[in-house]
Order: sequence, then C-alpha cells, then structure tokens
Amino acid sequence: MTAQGKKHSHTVAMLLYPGVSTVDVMGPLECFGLANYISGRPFYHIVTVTQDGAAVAVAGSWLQLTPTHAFETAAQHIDTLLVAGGPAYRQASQDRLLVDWLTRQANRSQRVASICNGAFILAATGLLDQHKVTTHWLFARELGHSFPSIKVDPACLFVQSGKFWSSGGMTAGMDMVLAMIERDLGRPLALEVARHLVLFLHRAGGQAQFSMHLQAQFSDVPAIERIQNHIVNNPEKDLSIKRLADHAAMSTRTLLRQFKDAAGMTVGDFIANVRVRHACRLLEQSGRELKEIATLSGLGTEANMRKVFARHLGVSPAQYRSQFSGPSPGQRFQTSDFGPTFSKDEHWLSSFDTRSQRMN
DNA sequence: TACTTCATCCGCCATA
DNA sequence: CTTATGGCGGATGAAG
Repeated sequence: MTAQGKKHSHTVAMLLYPGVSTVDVMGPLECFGLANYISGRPFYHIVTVTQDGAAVAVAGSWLQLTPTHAFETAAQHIDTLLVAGGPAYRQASQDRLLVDWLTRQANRSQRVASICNGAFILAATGLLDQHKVTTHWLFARELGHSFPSIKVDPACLFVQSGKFWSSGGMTAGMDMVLAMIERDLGRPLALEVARHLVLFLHRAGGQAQFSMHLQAQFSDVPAIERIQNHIVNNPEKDLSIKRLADHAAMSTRTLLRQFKDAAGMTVGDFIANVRVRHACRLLEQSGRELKEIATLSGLGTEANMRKVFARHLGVSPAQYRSQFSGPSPGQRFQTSDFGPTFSKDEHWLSSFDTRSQRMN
C-alpha cells in the first residue's frame, strides 16, 4: 500500500450502484475536482466504479451514470474510497458481490468514507464495528439498530475514526471532503475550495440566488404570498403577527395556521430567514457598520444580530463579512476549526438549513 | 451570564 | 356532517 509521504497523485474512487443519490456522488467529487482545478495540477485521480462497469440509474431514474471502472478493473491502489448514499442503500448493503468488493478494497485503502446513508453499506462490511460513525440524522436510529456494534453519533456533520470517515446528509459530504483536502494539500487550498464552492452556491447569480433560495418557500396562495412579499420587501419594519394579520385582514390564529399550511414553515421562521439573508447581503455588499445592518435587516440590536447569526449560520457577523466581502487578495478565510473529530462545531457551509439543525 | 418579560405558536374547542 | 375560522390559554423560546 501507499505510504503517506508526498505523492503526486491520489486515487479517489466512488462506488456507484443502482439507486444511488446524485447529490452524494457529485458534491464530494466536485470538491476533489475543484481542488485539482484550483491547484492547477491533477493531484486527485477520480474514478467511479460499478459492479459490472455498466451504467447505473440514479435514484429516480432520471439519469444514468456511466462509471470509469468495473469491480475487476478498478485500480489496485485506491487511496480514498467513497460510498455514497441513496434510497437504495438497503439493497446495496445486501448485495453480496458489492459488499465483498467493498470489504477487500476498504482493507487496502488508506481512507474509506461514507456519505449519508452510504454508512449502511460500509457498515455491512463489518469494518465499522467499534468505530464512531455518523449518518443523516433521519437514519441514525436505524443505523444504530441495524449495527449495534458501531457507535453512531448523529449530532455531527462528519466524523473520522481511524481510517474510516463518515458524514451526514447532502452538503456534509462536501464538508468532509474539504477536511480531507486540508489533510492532503493543506489548509489554504481547502479553504480556497470552500470559498469557491460557497461563492458559487451562495451567491451565483447575485440577486437570483436570494429569491431562488426562498422561492421554494413561497406559497401559491395569493393571500400568503402577499404577506411573504411584504416581509421580503420590508424586513426592517415591524413584522409582528398582529400587524401582519391586520395587513392581511385575518385573525392572528388564521394567519399562523394558513401561513404554515401554505408555506411549510411558521411566520417567525420565514421572517428570521429573510432577515438573516438580508443582513448577509448587506455584510457582503456594503461597508455599513454592524449596528446599522442590524437595524436595516430588522434584526434589531447588534447583540441580537450576533445571536441570530450564531443560531442560523454558526459564525458571527464580523466573521461572515471577512469571509464573504468582495474578493480581495490575501484575504483571510477563517472558518470554524476542523477539530480532531470534526464534531464540535458545525461548519457554516451546511448550516443554512435551520430546520435540520433543530432536529439534530 | 442569568434573569425577566413577552411574542409566538399550537392544541383545543366553540362557532359559522 | 364536513370544513374553515378565530378566541383562549399555556408552553416555548427569543429579545433585551
């Protein structure tokens, strides 16, 4: 196997199977690819593997993924082996050939990682026994039940236990890969990748992303949509339930109920999201003082803005600004530290979804 | 930081 | 009878 000295190439292999989730596959691989792109050299050699080398349908069957390799032809030396999640994780974890191959390769790889409920498939090898493992919080209970001898920690984004890594849902897989890149290529490059990713995810299209993120939460019920527009256009105003209800000629009770039915979230959560987004944009795109931004975004006092930011994003307003204000060379890009277990602090990259935070 | 105050939100239920 | 409304009270948690 490969010693860990300075190498000029590092093979990353992603295991694919029918019903795999595209997000779990693409997110992490894009991170590795981006690291290559930014560093200007093809350090990561990325391969994808299916059992027979034929294409597999992703979950939902709206896309076929054609792998670079079959089990037999897969590189002998896989440095980092990744197992993605997907709705078909059960079937995959009961596939003898697949689990056998995974076991052999995992034993030879220097680093093995699961994304989301890919943890079930990796756990089926038995190699995770006694290891600390995480998965999407929805599946944590089931994972612990199915594999009593592994230590499930649903509360963290991702975990490293020996050479085995595991991550929670969606973007947590990307956070995990960023930590790997940091190990392999150093912190500055990892942060640069994060920066590119976040800028892309967070502000691609400028104004567009602002509404894009919220678009999904906009209702098609005219009365509710009007209220939502009013909130988005006037985040700094008094948006108390009573006032909004008067504005909409409803009782407060009806407003709360209809809003939740139509928008899928409470009025308060919606307002908080809008205000945080607004404050973020002001931090990014204006040089205004924090106090003023707190007022303009409807977050009130500076102290309160700080609290709300901690709750929603996991960083202070000042930190957020230093990370996102315009591209200046030599700018420091401090994120929360990648601790030894990576579990002490949520990386804010994945913290935009306040909902899942709460349920953890 | 701890504490107080109070808006929010929801279950329950009477009402339209 | 079914369905939407809205008042009431209490638990929760946010703001200051």
